[in-house]
Amino acid sequence: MTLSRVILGFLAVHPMTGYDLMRAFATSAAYFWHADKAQIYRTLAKLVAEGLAEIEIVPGTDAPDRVVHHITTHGRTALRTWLLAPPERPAPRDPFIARVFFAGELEDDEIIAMIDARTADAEAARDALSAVRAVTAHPDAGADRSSWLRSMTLDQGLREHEEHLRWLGALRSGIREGASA
Amino acid sequence: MTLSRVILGFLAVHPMTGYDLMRAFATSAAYFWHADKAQIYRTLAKLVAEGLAEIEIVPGTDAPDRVVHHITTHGRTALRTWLLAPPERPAPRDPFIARVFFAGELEDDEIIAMIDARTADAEAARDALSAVRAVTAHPDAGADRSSWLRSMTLDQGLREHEEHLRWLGALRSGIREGASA
DNA sequence: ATCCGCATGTAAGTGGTTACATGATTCG
DNA sequence: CGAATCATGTAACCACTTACATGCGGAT
Repeated sequence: MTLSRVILGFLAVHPMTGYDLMRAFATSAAYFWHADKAQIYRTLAKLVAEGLAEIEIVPGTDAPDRVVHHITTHGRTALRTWLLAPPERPAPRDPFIARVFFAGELEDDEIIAMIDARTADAEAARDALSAVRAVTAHPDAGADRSSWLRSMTLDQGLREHEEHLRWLGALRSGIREGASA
Repeated sequence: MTLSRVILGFLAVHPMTGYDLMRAFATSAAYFWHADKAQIYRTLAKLVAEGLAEIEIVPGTDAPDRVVHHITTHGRTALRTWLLAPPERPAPRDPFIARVFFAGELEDDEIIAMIDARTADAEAARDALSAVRAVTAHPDAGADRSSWLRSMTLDQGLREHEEHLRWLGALRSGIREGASA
């Protein structure tokens, strides 16, 4: 459901091919939604079948044909309905936290290694977001609301990573102190 | 994969029935992993088929029979292997953030309503965790590491909710200020 | 009597991942 | 000449959700 609406959201801005959407998910949407290309093509076909999008074949002169998808009026209505629907929080599912929960039997250095790997991971993710943040404009809510909202979603990802890193730090010191005590 | 290992983690502490696991997921595991009962029964059957768990039928005297699952030696090895495996971060998928990303066309009060609903949701989740935190002991890392680790995972959930609420506050004021400007 | 908790599962459907498959163009 | 990018998709599989199905015992 959400995937189809996110795709409609992108199509509402620009008509796009499956490939264009792949790039959109790999860049602008990467920090709040992930989608595989098999899923994207499957979902585009479904949107067309439901009348929420229409295709236009743009013949490639010296490249393969592009199947450009346009949002329909029905599609815009469906998008708005989804935006106003009651929010659902996704069920938490984080394998790392699950590991920590059951890590009691591991040696200290095994747990530390686990924490360090996760820390490197979270730092990389945070740095990737910071880099995007650095190159994009930082508008205020009054001027261009759409881009302000998009920049706020980026902020959310950054804050989440920073908080997670702080927690990982506390976890690591706890193990170190427990070991020395 | 993770679900089967989390189940093994629980079975490593106590032998359990599918129903016991349902309750474990609804309480102690609720803030880091969600599992439906259909999934639990299916996964238990798979663990038995793989030789990682064994069943013992405890006839119910005045209640239905209990199918108690015990972890095997193989099961303990598999659990340890999973604990030491390289961590994978779950792909981000949060419908609410996706909605904010595309919310530019909504009216101010529609966005505010959306934020307020999410805030109520996050506050409820935070309060539920605080309540658990209040009743459980708060051991230090040196004394009982297993329970300290479990309390740290709870902390992580709490911190995440608090940070999210701070961000929702910033988002709300941004909209309000933009509207008045 | 009816609902809640205990206790077990199956069936059908949706959403997501991985691997397979093809072919042109552009850059080093 | 080989690798990367553009561009399209299919097939099979795994994970998760929702609805269906049954039956006992205790409380209101």
